[in-house]
Amino acid sequence: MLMNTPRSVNGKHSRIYTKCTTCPIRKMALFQGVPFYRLEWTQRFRESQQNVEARKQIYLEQTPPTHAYTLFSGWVALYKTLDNGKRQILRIALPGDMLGFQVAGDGTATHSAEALTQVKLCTFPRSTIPTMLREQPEIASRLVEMSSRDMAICQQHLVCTGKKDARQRLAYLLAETFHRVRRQTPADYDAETNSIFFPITQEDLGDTVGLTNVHVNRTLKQMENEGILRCRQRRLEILDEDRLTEIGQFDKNVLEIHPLIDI
Amino acid sequence: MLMNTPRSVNGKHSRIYTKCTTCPIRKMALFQGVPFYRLEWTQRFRESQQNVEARKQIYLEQTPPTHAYTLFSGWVALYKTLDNGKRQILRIALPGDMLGFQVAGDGTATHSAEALTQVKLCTFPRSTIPTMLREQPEIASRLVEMSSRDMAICQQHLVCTGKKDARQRLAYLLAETFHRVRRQTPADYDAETNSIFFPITQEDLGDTVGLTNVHVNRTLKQMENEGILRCRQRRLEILDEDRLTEIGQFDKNVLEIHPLIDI
DNA sequence: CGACCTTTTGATTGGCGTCAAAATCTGTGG
DNA sequence: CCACAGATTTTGACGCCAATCAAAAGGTCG
Repeated sequence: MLMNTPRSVNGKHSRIYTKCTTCPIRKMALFQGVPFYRLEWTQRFRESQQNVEARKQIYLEQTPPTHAYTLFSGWVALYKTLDNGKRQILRIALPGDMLGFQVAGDGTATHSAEALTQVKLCTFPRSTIPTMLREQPEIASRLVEMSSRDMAICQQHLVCTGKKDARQRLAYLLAETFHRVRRQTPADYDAETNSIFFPITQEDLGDTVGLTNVHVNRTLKQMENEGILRCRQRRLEILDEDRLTEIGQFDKNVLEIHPLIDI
Repeated sequence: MLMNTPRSVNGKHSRIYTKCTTCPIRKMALFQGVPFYRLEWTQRFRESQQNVEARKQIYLEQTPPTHAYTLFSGWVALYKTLDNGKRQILRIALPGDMLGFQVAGDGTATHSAEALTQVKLCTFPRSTIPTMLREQPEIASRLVEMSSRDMAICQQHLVCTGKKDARQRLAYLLAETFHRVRRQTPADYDAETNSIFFPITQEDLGDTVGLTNVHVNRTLKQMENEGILRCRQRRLEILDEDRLTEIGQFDKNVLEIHPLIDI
């Protein structure tokens, strides 16, 4: 179920972030951006809570996932690996997000999931999903709503990698992530310095927006020199949010969930 | 509702494909790849059927769509426009696909839709969606299933633009589109020559995979010279399907719908 | 302290974009 | 039915953004 396999791309990822995040239980109570009812329903079917260490795999593409998850605390990267060993991160899951729902036609996972930090997951068997949907129609609607939001994120990233240059892509990703963290895990946001907990390497950033770690570094440095942001030591500080939003053409509205039904 | 606005990027699109496709009514009866029940349920709420000429807009991003659609015949491009005037095609909708379900938090469309050919749409008011979901729980499940498939397509394209070179991206897109057409509109597939009706310009291909039309042309030419495919005059002929599949790392399994529930 | 990541910087290369123009195709109007 | 206008495809020359290769510097954990 829970893999201890290190990331298959290369063997450089064994670090554990021990002093990572605050107490996940307390953080649960702090979810302000994410309406609590969206998390609540998953718990009635949940099997157990599970801890995963940083840089461990939660599930792997090509294998049938037996469980689905709600992320309670920590960051998770959902990614696909290519033949040439490169990987593309599809989505960075934050607390409150769901994972493990999506499978291919043959029931295997379409992507892998790796814990970027120490992580707490709410686990429930995939076999209970049909029951949940049958017994609680609202659950289906919420599932549709949330997957619609995830779809919107995916599409925005497609636009980024397809049509934007390095600077714009990173600006977008940082603005988006900043916004999501501020909403979903306010404990990780410091209003004083307008900064967030940001436990992601520049290589991971590159794997998200389709750049190499080298070019990510150069581009970040440039924006730092321009006084737009500061990104070091697991913290992202936004000094000029308007500028960042403009460069990345970030629109927080597309991340909002529209009540009732989308596709 | 139905815009006659030409595509806003440039004014070069006014062509109408009069001799396009076969009779849409007959094609409906030929849907073999798309289980008929997936189309059937939409009809009980449908308002009317609607024809749209090639290169006309069906709905525009930033405006609230009043209707959702099922595509009966023809091809539709769903795309987003950037500030600099470039556009990214998010998805090429084929007969049997749904459009107009996805909206942002404020109820406006997150993307625009343009008819690539003459198109027939099944129209129904978005206001009926909640009713449909309430009265028929299976509809919600199917909606989830189909949007999951669309999500998978979007993710594959993200991987393409993020991590693959021009040759691989195009190989993937062509393999995917070929597969979808053969399944969903068998009337447009000619087993004799292993070719499909392919009413999309090289510029549109570029807007889909994140390349310029010039580079699309060069790359296609190269693959033609290698005897992998032939792409001209609104027809795509695959001469070496194995090779194309391998280059693009195309996996038809991810396009399959998994019954019950995905994300 | 020492091993291993991660970040940072430099030099070089190459894939793809840009600009431009010719060739070909397609639908329309005379 | 032909001719023209506009769109699309094709080809060439050139430039640049980002990849690649390489290595040093800085962080972090055992």
